[in-house]
Amino acid sequence: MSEPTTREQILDAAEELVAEEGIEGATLRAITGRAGANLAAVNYHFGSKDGLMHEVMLRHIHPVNQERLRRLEELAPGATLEEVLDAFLRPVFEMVAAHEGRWSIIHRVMGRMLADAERLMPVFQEEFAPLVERTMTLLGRRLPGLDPATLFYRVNFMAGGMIHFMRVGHLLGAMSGGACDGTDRVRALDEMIRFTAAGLRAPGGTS
Amino acid sequence: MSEPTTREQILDAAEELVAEEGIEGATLRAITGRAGANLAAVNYHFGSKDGLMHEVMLRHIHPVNQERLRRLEELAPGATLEEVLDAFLRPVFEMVAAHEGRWSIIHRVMGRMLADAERLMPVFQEEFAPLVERTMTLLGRRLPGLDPATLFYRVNFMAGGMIHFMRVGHLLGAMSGGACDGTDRVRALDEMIRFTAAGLRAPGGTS
DNA sequence: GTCTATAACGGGATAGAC
DNA sequence: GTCTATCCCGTTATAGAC
Repeated sequence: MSEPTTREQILDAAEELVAEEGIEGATLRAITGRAGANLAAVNYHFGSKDGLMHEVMLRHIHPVNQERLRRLEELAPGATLEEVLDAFLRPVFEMVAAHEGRWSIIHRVMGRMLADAERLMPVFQEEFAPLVERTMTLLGRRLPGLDPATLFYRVNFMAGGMIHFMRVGHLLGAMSGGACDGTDRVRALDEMIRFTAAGLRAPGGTS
Repeated sequence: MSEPTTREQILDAAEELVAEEGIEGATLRAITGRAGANLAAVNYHFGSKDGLMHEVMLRHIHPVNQERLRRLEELAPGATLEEVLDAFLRPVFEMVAAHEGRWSIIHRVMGRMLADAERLMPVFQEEFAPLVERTMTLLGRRLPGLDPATLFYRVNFMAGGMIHFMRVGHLLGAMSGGACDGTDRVRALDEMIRFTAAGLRAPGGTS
């Protein structure tokens, strides 16, 4: 076991402080203080506070995406459309359910990331592109004759629905006046698979 | 015509600077400088920079939501599900198409707003709740027997898909390797209505 | 109540010496 | 890689003019 590097100590301290105080409360001075590093070290290693938060987020998102890819690869050739969607969606819901504290980090940081589009493409390329491509292929096989562009739109709508639910799902109870329980992740996953599967199966515009 | 108030001048200057430089570039010192107002006036009138950006956003979102409500009210009783979705979605797409610069303001500020949930509920209540309630009613009539909670989930998925598309739609071309043109708003609206209508028509979990 | 003027504080970012 | 010094930013507080 080698000594933890300054970079790693900063990442650990940042994660703890974000969990404890939120992103705003996790100041660079507090993070570097806890990590025993110099204030400027954050800029040296991560470019900016946003860059640091970006890395903190990836440390959590990466294993989830690995699990999603693993489940997609393990699907039987005859798996249904719903089973593909389950493999794509369930690991996210499970992670949220199992690590509520952790998730609050991710959705806070992800909110920041989505807020500026320039930062989005690199993350998409390095972290989501293989997952999306594999999902597109598996879905396309189960939707013969569907225009690939149409499928891409629809996968985007699906992803948007999921991301938005992860962000505001906990407010659904208040928004619906109690008609809907956003914290019931089992129900939500079931609803999302049903809704999305039907949307994906809609006939294409020219077919 | 009365003189523009300091409050209005600050709003106008903020909007211009956000469009020119982005939110980060639009510093309070630059905004108040252009508006001919004092730095502390922002805090006096809007509470904070976030409060100011919030107002800037509402000035653009409000008329769009009014138009959506107007179209929903003007629908014939026999209007189809697709026509309801069109009334709900099209004004957003039209606004984006007509005022690309303006939209960049909205999506920048909205990204910030969605990033922290505490600020979301008041905005939802004052600006979106009537629209969502009216839409829910009109959709529910065309989906007899569907559990209201299920409908609420589905409307949330639809809204998420739309919001996400508005944010990252312009990157769809790059993300899809050219298979999909995210700037073709006409196509996108058509795709979204088709996808969402099919998802909404999916049978409920218990029916 | 509306607004200006000014100062102070903690925050992120950066340049340059080491 | 590390550290210091410095800069501009948002925020807050104060006093006072209109």
